[in-house]
Parts: sequence; C-alpha cells; structure tokens
Amino acid sequence: MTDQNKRLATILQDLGSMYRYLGGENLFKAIAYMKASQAIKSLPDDISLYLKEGTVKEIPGVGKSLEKDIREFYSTGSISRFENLKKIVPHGLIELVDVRGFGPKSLKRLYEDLHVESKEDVVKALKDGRITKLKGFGPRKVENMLRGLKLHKQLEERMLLRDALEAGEKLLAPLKTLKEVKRAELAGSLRRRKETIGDLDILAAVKLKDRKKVVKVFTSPKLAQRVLAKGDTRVSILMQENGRQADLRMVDESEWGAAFQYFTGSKDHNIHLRRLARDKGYKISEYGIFTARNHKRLAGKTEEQLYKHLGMQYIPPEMREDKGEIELALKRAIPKLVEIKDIRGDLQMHSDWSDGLQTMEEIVDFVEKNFSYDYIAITDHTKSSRVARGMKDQEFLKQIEEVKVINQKQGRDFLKAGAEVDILADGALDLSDEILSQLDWVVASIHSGFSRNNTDRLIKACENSYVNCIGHPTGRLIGKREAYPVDIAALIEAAVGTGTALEINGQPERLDLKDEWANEAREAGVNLVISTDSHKYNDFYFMSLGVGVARRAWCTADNILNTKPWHDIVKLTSKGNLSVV
DNA sequence: GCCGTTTTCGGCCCGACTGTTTTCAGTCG
Repeated sequence: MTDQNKRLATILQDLGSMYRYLGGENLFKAIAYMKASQAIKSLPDDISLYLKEGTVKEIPGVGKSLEKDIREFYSTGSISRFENLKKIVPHGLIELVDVRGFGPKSLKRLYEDLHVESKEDVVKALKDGRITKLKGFGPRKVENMLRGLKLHKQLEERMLLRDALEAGEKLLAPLKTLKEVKRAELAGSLRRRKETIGDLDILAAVKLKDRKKVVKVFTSPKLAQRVLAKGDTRVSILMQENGRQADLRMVDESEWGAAFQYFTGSKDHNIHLRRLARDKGYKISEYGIFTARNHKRLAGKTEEQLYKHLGMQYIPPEMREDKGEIELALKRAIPKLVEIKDIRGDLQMHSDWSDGLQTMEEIVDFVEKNFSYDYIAITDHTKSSRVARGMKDQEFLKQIEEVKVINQKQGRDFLKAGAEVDILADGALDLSDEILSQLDWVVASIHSGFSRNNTDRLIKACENSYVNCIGHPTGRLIGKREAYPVDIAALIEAAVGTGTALEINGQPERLDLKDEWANEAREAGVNLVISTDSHKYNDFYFMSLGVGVARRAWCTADNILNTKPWHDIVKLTSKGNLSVV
C-alpha cells in the first residue's frame, strides 16, 4: 500500500467511526466510509493514478460524494468533512468505538456525563470508580470494558506481523539502494514470523568507514520521527511510519552470518546454542564462532557455517524457538518446511456474491495474473451471516452455474464452487444437503455464540459428510477478540477421525489456527489447509503469512492439503465411507 | 453515502445475546 493510500484510508476509517459515534441515520454513512476505506486499502496503485485517469468512481464503494472527498484529500491533504466532524465528535474517543465492551452509546454517555475526552481519561475513570457509579454501567459491563482495553493495549504494544513486515520493508528498501550497504535484511521475531512484533530489527553489512552515511539515511526525517540512540554499530529510531522502535545493527560483511543468527534469535534458541558450543569447546557471539581456548575465529560469514561447526543442520528461522529443533538438527532430522512456491491453490475467499469486493471473474483474472495456482475455491457466506450478506440457498444454485460458465470460458476447471457455511448453534449447517452435495469445497465456520464452549458444535461439523474443512477454528482476532472456548485436542481428534481438514487462516488478525495448535494438529496427522480468506485483491498475498504459521508449526508440504493436486485433495477429504450423522 | 436486470428512492445492519434491568438498551457478529 502506498503512503498516500494509507493516509486516505485512515481518514476514511476515522470518518466511519465518527459517524458510528453519531449514530441514527449516520450509521449507513459509517458503513459507506468503512467500505470505501477498505477499498482504498486494496488498491494496487496510488490514488493519484485513479484521479488522473478519472477512474475514482469505478472503485467499489466510491460515489459522487466520496470522489469529491478524495479530490480534496489529494489537493489539500485533508477532508473538510473530517475537520468539521472533529469539532462535534470527541476525536480522542474514536479509537475506542471498535474496542470490545465499548460502543457509540457507551462512549457518548462517558463523554457527556463524565466529560472524558481520551482513552487515558477513560482508563482513569474506570480506575477511580466514576464509571461504576453511572446508571447502566454494572460490574460485568465494567469488567468487559477492562478486558477490551487490555486486548487493545496488546495491539498498541505489538504490531501485527503484516504491519511489521510492511513497515520493515519501508526501512529496508532505502538502505538497500545504498552502495555502501553490502547486504541488509529484517531479523528478530519478524524473521521468525511471529504473529505479533514488538520492535523491528534490521541487520546491515557495512564497512566501518561507510557507516556514518548509512546512519544518516536511517535517521533522516523521512524514516525516523525520533532518534533514540546513534552509534557505529547500533542506531535506534522511532519510525516515521508508526512511531514504533526500530533498531539497525551494522556489522562487517565477514561477520554477517554470526550476526544474522544472533539477531534473529530467539533468545532461548541462542542460549541453547551457546551452551552447546561451550560444551564442544567453542564460544559463539554475534561476531563469529571461536575456539574457547585461544579465541581463534573459526567461522561467521554465513549462518550455515555456524550451524555446521556445531555439528548440526541449518535451522530455518521459523523453527528457532528452542522447542526441540536443536535436537532435531543434531540428528540431521530437520524437516523440509513448506514454502510459498509449494502452494497450488487458495481454498477460502469471498466474492461480491456475499461480502467480497470483486466479482468472481475479476478474482480469477487477478489470481491468474499474480499467482501460479492450479485451482481456487469461492466460498461465500451462507444466510445466517447477515452482516456478511450471506447468500440464500437458491443463490448458491445460481452461483454454481456461473462458476461453470467461467470455467467453460477458461477451458479448465480452475474455479471450484464452494461455501463458507455457518455452523449453527446446534452444530447443524446453514445450507441444505441438496446444495452441499453440489459444491466442490465446503468450509464450515463459527460466526456466532463466541462465549460458549464450542467444542461440540465443531465436532458435529467435522462429522458432517459434506464438510471438507473447518475455517478459522478458534475464532480469535489478535488484539480484538479472544478465541472462543474450545477443546482443541478434542477437535484435532475429530478432524483426524473424520478426515476433515483444519484451516490455517492467513488473515493478519486471525492466523488461526495459531502456530502451537497447528503444530499439535500436524503431529496428530491432521490435513491442514492454508487459506487467505480473501475479501479483496490484496488479501491474496496473505498466503505468505499463513505459510509462515505453517513453518512455525514445522509443517512440510505434505502436511498442507493445498500443495497437492485437486484430485488428491478430493480423495483426502471425501467422506464416502463415513456414516452420515 | 452508495447502489440499482425487482428500485434513481428507499433500502442498507438485523437477530441474538448480554447485562442491567424489571421490560429493554446496547453491543456484537
């Protein structure tokens, strides 16, 4: 996403939140602005291009009024509608509209009765008991607000992996253009693909005499909003992009491997390695591997060398958590982890038949242009998911026909007709058997009843003979919603027993199953599917985030269903021999 | 504010759940 698109999308998003705060008739404006914000985020090109070509109104969700807003933003950098609303809406409270436990009405009460104007004010009022005294704010409500704030805070302290990758690339790109920089990479937890990231770590190979110039670029106002520390080996800044801390470490090219290993971590992994090295009479530091006795340097230029000197296989960054990978590497039993190039198709996505932004044909064109997949499955929502414009049964019949037409035009069965079927309260599916039986791919997901224990519902869905896969199995949204209560071990057992696949959902906020559950599922022999759950063009790139989770779960290509040809997938998830429940 | 092969006006985000009430307002998905 370009910087300009990002700024515009943020303003539109804020406008949406402000209209939500105002409520009443404005609610529909709120929806319109949120939708437009999403659409801007998914644009492949900078908004200026659309303005130049006069195609702004072709962006879904952008009409006459939004076109005007966008023009104004382009020429002045802001939108007068936004500036005016700021005068009547407490802008400092807007970020809380989407926090669990709050909502427009509650915020309005807090603003009007307690005159709070910021999140900090709200926290203070919660602590000193002023909120508890308000009519309608009982202990459970207050407890929910506190929990919501806690989740929200988590996200403030840590970035989502996707956001961290984006921010990291923005720092990395200008460094890489410098001829003084021999090599530069993202290290730390980002390289290990953890689901959330605290600080960014960047490693660069630069000669001592050239470092001043590199520091100058890294600390320039374009990249840094504040410089925290500045030396010859380390520079810390708060990023212009998002105010988070980023550390640049500079080493000599000859030290690259040792430093890259050291700054990638994890801490536990490194401690274990150092202990191992000491036992063997070596010493490891960020500068290399040395003999303990006379401090003779043995290696350090590449990571591979370093691991080799310790008598072990190279360990992929995603595995470096000291969870048994070192023992495996010593036995030369590190699995060949799944890679993005192994993926042959995407098995959850939404078109404009439900809550996606693009038509099925547009999706097919986009995917063919940008990915080398063999198949994709359209999985629109069913009728219970009203918010997601879930489709009635009859519409699925029409959609199945259109899928056929598109495939005919293509001359191949690229597009699979599917559904993301709601699992109802009693575990039954929200789509008739008549239609389920005509679909190529059925993902079953829970979209309601998040507070109850959902194990039974999920197991019943696994036992349904039409269900191929359980979508986002725990329902969590990082920093927004905890996973619903579910006995994962029991779900995994049911998945193995019935031949139902479990999904690793690649949406940045979901990454669900998360790494440790995916690992347990893999060990139990579950077939995993990595999906993007795309709702718009750019979402298709979330596949790499899902692959990151799978690699953290030690998955090989063989563990992942969508690395296989379609006929194998059908074979592995068909339940012909299962007694229909 | 957007949208349209049921509509250029009147839909759209409604039903379930939760928490605080004592009949329902607000939130959630």
